[in-house]
Amino acid sequence: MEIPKQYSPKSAESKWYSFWMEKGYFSSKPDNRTPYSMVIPPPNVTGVLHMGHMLNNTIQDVLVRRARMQGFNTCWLPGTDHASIATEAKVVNLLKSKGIDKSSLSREDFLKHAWEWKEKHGGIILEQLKKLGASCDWERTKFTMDEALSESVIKVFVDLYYKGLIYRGVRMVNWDPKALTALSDEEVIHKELKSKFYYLQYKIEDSNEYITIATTRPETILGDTAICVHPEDERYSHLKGKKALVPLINRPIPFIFDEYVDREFGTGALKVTPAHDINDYNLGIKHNLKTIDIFNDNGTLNENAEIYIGEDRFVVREKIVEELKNNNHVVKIEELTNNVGFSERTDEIIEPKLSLQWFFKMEEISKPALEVVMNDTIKFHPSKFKNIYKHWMENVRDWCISRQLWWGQRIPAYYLPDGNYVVAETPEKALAIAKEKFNQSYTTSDLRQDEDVLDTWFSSWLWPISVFDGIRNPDNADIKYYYPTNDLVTAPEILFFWVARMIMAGIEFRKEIPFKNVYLHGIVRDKQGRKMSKSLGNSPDPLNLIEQYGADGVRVGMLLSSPAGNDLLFDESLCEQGRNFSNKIWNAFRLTQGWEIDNSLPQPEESRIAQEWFVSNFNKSLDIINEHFEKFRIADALMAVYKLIWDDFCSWYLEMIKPAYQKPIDAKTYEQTIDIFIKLLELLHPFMPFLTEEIYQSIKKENLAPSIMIAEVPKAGKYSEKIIEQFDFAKQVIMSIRNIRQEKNIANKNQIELFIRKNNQEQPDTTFDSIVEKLCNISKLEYVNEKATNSLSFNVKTTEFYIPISLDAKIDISAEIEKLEKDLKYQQGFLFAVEKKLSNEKFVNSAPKQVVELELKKKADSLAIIDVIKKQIESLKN
RNA sequence: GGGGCGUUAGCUCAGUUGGUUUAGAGCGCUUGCUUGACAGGCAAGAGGUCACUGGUUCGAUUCCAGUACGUCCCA
Repeated sequence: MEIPKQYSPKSAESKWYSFWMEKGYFSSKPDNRTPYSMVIPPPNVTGVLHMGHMLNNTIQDVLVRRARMQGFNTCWLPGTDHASIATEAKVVNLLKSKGIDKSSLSREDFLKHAWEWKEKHGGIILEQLKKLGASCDWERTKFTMDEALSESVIKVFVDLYYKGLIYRGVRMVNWDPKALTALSDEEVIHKELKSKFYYLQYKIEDSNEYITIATTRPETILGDTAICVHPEDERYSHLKGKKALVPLINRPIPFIFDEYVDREFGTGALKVTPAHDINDYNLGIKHNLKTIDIFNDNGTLNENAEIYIGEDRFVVREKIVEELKNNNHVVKIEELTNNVGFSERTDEIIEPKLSLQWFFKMEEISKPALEVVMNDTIKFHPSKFKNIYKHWMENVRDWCISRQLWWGQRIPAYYLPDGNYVVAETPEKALAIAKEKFNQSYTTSDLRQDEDVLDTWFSSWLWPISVFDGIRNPDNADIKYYYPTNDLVTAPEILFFWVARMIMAGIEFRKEIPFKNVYLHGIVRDKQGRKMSKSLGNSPDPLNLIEQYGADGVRVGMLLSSPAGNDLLFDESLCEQGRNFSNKIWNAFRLTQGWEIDNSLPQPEESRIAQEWFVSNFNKSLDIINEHFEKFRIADALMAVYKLIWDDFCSWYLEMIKPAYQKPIDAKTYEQTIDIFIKLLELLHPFMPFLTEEIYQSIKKENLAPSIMIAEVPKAGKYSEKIIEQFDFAKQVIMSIRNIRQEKNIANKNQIELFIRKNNQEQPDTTFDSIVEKLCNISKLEYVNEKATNSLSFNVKTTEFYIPISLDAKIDISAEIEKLEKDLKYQQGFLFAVEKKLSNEKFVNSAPKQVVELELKKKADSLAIIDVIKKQIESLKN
């Protein structure tokens, strides 16, 4: 017997992953089977595997492997997205370290570097996923900037433009002065900051009066174009028609009156800087104010500011406060906690900035996307996210899709010398349109393409379609077969800017939803509930975890405590639990492999019953597990399998059928046990692919599939509820005996006798007697009519059990009585509650018949048990 | 400030459309075990007025309202 005591995952994992790859089990081609398809949420091409990916991809792999074993033609399509901001930042930094400045490069040269970087470092994450066991169809790996996908993006842009859904407009955008690009609202992270609230006084023109305003951004006073007060605020009503002078530069600005102002906040007077605050911008439009933009793109001040030209906004803040102080403009400075927006990518403080951007109208396109979720055409798991989705979709704002970057799909808008522009898929088409529409004499050199690229999400939103080339070739075999996909597994964080938009794209471009189920899992946090992050250093390295606990162990660890939609507080001990589970199964395998099989032996009674019970129990569990899967309760499904294997199979079944030490096992029991084992492995395979394959391949049996991953998942069969109930009774008997052995210090190797007394004219049910005898090491089991003397006793329901002890030992009668009285008290309390219900006429009259009957049965059972206990106490007292 | 979600055992969570023996699991904890597959193990055990207050109902952990606390999103 050379099977080691401990399962070592390392060699098994690489061996079986390459085996699966060689056999091509992961790849899929359209055929006449029903498809099961799923697209990976494309990780960032710059990314490395983190715990969030582990969770996300483990869940997907479980779903895919199960679907494959159910006989579907499964395609799990992997890939990465180009992540314009993150990747461009990475390449810029890399070049900087080599002494090359981005601004010194042409667009083409820069992109050459970027592609070089991508080819070299991009997609590491996909290699890492293989370590996890991910059964992706790697031959179909896609990247959002592949030619086909880029062309799709451009095609869609042009299409939407001509449908009137894309427009160019001046808007207040979230400007990242470091990355020099606009960000979407979703890329801005708001953090609470301790700031200062400056009370500044402005002189009223042609008067000695002053008005005090409060601001957190004193440097922006240089862009002020009005002061706003509440129309009913009597403190300021006399200022109507007057002007205030901006401190230091003495620019006169009007007073405006608007209910927008909160009279209680600050001084009730608000400086209005339309170019640098979204609310002020709206006020500016309403009151027809001038807009003075005082910032350059990099956050320094420009000529419009009149002073501090060329200096950084935060340096200016310090300086201007000093100067204002010196000129007696500062009344006071308070502490204030406010929310400040930061760039998700660069952590730079966002500057609200007016700029010319491309926008995508959301109002119409979002309506059907809301509807299909609300009416469950697309199901969210858990469904609570429907509310959040609804709220967002009903308040959706236009999507700013341009980014001031080079890495990405360049906007297909071509400007003409006269300021007009045309939108077209290629410069040639653009020229043709320009000629026809504006001037026949235009040539290619008159066209200047927009410098900006499209938001990465404008690629990702097409992902379930574009990976099958369904935009360019809407009738190709792949898209027709695989679309719509079945399930999408992702995090609620990107519900809006990815999931919602994919739904919109699906309906807009395929007239069909992109997926049927959306499984939303939580964020992986550390034990203290903090988000895992590089800066905190609280994230374990997933590959390291796999090294330590095995991929199967880590997968189980991730899944065990991650019910859908809840954040998971990750703890390495979960992986340890997963590893221990691997080992448990491994040792069960070891046990079966150690047996010598004797073909001449008949099957013992206890093995026959054990097998009968287990098959019923298995089928019942299978029903439960299937239901968990249907409802996407993956953690519950795993736990049910875990208990079925560990508790029911290892702790009960194997103990029941195990031959005595160095005794052979009969062939029938052996065969049945191996069959059960194989079914359990098949059931477990989606969760623990490597271990199950390793054992499956080691089992010597004819007609097994060449790999467990293409075996058929067990189908639920009929089961007998009766034998399960009979076992539950026997289980209570066995556990009670074990308890008594432990309490009374009776070693397991010492045989005992067991006398059983039935009450209430019940007939003995001897089905599990042989098993009780075996598991409790009983020398004699006998049904009796009288209570046995000098015995330890316990009850299961109304049946009394007696274990005689040797004459010289003494029974502690008072302890026995005490134990019985405790039981009695519980039963009486229970009975009281039942009787209370039954004595309520309204209950008896209005509750459903079965409920009342159940209560009556409860009462009868309880009375019978109480009767037995009372008699026992009496006889002990005598 | 507006909205979403949540509060069940020491911890993390189930509780299937209000009745299933006065609530379940995993981990942790306590006690005892060289029990010839497994100490990464075996066995037994303790542990909860289901956040609080009202309401609906014959009956509420489950439905409704309010309060408190936590958490997330938006402004």
